[in-house]
Amino acid sequence: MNLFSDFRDLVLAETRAMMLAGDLPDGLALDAVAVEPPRDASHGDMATNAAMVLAKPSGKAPRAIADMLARRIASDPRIAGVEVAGPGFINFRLKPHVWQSVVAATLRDGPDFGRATYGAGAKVNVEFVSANPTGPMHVGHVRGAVFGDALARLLAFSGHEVTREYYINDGGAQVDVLARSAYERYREAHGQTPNIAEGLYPGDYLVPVGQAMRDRWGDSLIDRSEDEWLPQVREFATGMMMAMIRDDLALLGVEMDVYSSEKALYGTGRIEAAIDALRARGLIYEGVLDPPRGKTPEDWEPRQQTLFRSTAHGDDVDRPVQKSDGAWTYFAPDIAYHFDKVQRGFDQLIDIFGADHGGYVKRMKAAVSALSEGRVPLEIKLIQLVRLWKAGEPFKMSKRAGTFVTLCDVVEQVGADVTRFVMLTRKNDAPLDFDFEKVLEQSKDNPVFYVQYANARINSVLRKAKVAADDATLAALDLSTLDDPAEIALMQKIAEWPRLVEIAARGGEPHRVAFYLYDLASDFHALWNRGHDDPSLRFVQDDPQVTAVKIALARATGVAISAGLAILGVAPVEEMR
RNA sequence: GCACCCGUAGCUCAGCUGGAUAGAGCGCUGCCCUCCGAAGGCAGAGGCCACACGUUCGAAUCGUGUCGGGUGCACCA
Repeated sequence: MNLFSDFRDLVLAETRAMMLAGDLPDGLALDAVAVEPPRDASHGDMATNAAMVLAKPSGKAPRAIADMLARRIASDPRIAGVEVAGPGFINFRLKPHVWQSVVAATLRDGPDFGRATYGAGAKVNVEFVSANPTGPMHVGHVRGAVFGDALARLLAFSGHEVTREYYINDGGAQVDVLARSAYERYREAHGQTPNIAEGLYPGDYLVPVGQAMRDRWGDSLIDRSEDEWLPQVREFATGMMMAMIRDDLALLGVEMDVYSSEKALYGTGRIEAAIDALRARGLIYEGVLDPPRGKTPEDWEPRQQTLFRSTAHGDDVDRPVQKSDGAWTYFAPDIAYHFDKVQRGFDQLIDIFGADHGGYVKRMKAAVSALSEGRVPLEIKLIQLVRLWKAGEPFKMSKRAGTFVTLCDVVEQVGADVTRFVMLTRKNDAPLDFDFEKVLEQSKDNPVFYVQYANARINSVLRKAKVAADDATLAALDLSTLDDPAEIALMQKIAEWPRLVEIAARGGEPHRVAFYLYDLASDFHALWNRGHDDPSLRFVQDDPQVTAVKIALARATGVAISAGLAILGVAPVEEMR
């Protein structure tokens, strides 16, 4: 249930009734009518802007519309009072039983509390991580992985059919470098001195790869020329890297539905087909690009290349799809890959990139726009950098100094749940500070702790209360004694959850869930502390009947917390230690 | 030089399709533990929402420009 949309329905119904009655002209557009919690709680429980947005199209004064609409709304049995304020806001207050019914509904819905259907089964593809298969995932990948996964959960929870997808960049020169690096480790496994030249990957994560190669091939690749071993070693090593990456993702609780390979596009004609599709639309031509203005590279020389007229779809300059020697650029298979996603029938594509790929956004959107003829929207979320800190000091990553932080290191040090929550406490386009010590701090400065602490208190109360009733039984109780302002405030916050899910999902903004949970925990802690001064507000009472009613509210809060944490992919804790 | 992101309290940041007196945490001041976990809570001080024009009944939110910070800018992926 979503109370705000319920009452918006009421406002719309009464507005239509006014049209029928001739109090308003027919056919007014009602899309802009909103019912929201007012900024200032003293204005009431809900507010609507209906009179103001209808004033102009109807040619009537906002206050006049508001007065009439307010009278109609006031007759609804759920409403305790209505007033018109300011330029034409209609504020209304709800009877306590409305909020109490939220508790019951929450308990009945359980983990599905707040689940929405507005996605209407739309097929959405979320592509994220897509780290090069040349080594273990490092901390820079973590935020994108967590964000993508949380976004996928959020979209699924709001009624979309979500596919999580990873694009493996196994087609470029970097996997040749990987193969050469692994080959040196293979020689090392045979007792030879590895020659890890400049430009090769020095990381010792390749040592086991060399050993596995020895187990696989014995010494049959020793002293062979590179073109004899490169293809098979490349495949072997990327396979092992991908296995490692899957393990890393699993540590974070991230599971992909589909892994797509760049290499698999080559030699199948699919890249050619994608480019041909663009050519058929007149978007491919042979030409020479101008040098970038203001900052011409030293070695600039004009080159004849095959170009994509991405400017026809919003890009700043046209982009090469073939190098001057005729080989594909990286962009070409990426076009083919996105073409493939379009052909698989997705209604919407979402790509999650690191902020350093910002320059790639327009051309990718142009390609999808051209290939789908504008039918399939591609949204690209750029993930800003994570700034690492340790005890208040900036923490610089350096491969040479051995302070290179892998995903595995992070999860080992602070745990997957804390990592996930903290990574989601900022919107994707703002940089994020991650302090290895602060995120483990047990204080309200630390949102993870603060939210988990609320859940732990709820569980503590449930243990102490010894109410043996399940949620369905609690939901059926007469909850009318839950009428203290602190209790109402908590119930109101719970009631906001379904609305928040929709807002967060529409904006692709999982961080809103993290902030909501913090606010919810705050209302719970406030009520808890009110119990110091007013024993009647404690959850555990002498009378088991009274206790059961209080417990219903505590449980409902727990349900909401769990639902929110589930979007973030974080497990609620039963007890703090 | 161009493109994208950002600029809100001393610090770190929220702010939903434009709405009423702009919010939270930290820090600062003062209160609350014989009481379900004080690992908390309550109250106070602290703002020309970078700046300037514009759109309108109404702008932190939309548009244009300026300033400041970050990122990326031909055959690398």
